[in-house]
Amino acid sequence: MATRKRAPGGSIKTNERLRAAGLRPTRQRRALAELLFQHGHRHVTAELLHQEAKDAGYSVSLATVYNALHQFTQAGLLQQVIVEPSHSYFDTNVNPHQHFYDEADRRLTDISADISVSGLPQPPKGTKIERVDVVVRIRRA
Amino acid sequence: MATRKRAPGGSIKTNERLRAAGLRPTRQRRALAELLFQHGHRHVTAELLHQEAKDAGYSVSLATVYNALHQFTQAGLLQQVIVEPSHSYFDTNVNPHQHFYDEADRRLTDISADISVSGLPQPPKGTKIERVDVVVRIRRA
DNA sequence: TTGCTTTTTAGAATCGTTCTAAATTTCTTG
DNA sequence: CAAGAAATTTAGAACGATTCTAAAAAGCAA
Repeated sequence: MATRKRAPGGSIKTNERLRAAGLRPTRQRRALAELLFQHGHRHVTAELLHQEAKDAGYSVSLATVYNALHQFTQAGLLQQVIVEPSHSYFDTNVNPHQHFYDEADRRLTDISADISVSGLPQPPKGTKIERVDVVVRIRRA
Repeated sequence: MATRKRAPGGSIKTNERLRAAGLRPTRQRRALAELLFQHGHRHVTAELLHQEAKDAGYSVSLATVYNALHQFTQAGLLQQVIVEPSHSYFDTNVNPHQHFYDEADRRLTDISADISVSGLPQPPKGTKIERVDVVVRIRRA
């Protein structure tokens, strides 16, 4: 066979995307990237992504899922969203935006509206603002 | 001895405050309340408060510190602030306000300025907004 | 291919937090 | 003040998410 076999679901675009981010396109990174970026914006936990990979027939260890999520985040492909002290969400939408969070069913949703935060004071001397996180906590009415 | 001995540092005000919150003023709750509320607004973790109690000569188990922090929170004496996936902060300032958070030294500071968030959309059908959390992440410039 | 480097992996370890069941304390009521 | 009931505290085990380890596997350049 002359051509290299491509992992199921693997696309050239995914490979390039990984390369562009400075990450070797390994089989498991490709699989995870496909799951993450193929279907619009998503919010995942490590556990969830790991399960999805399994269900899709990819074999990826949980440790690798954690590694990949952090590498993707550092590469700017993902953003971490902090809404619970107990575990982490990763968001494929890396543009500045805000979230609704429902504590009851642990669901995170992007807010599409244009929120503006005004009246921000100067940050403490010697520091600069890195990011402004806005989480709108909601509950069943 | 006719009068009941009061725990060191224990004040009548603390007793009443606990009673008003529907909590029995036990020795350990009194000790923790004194540490928390005696010196202006504070941000503590369970671990930190536990250590402080030890240092102050009170003997309070870590489990009790956790219990008390949650009870105080439910009673409206404290507010939980979520800025890290790894652990929880509790804030003695229960008025609506926002925070600076420095990830490098894990320091949380109240923002005293009057921040306003505008452009909030309707929450998803069947839900209502419970709280809007604003965390301004800062780092050494 | 060969060799060198990066990545993956299973499983152990860690960390903050919660749980458990027994001992202690508090708060009645007599 | 004593006795009993209920709430609280406690040490230590258990837990769940995450990180670490060190050995095996895969990727890549020549």
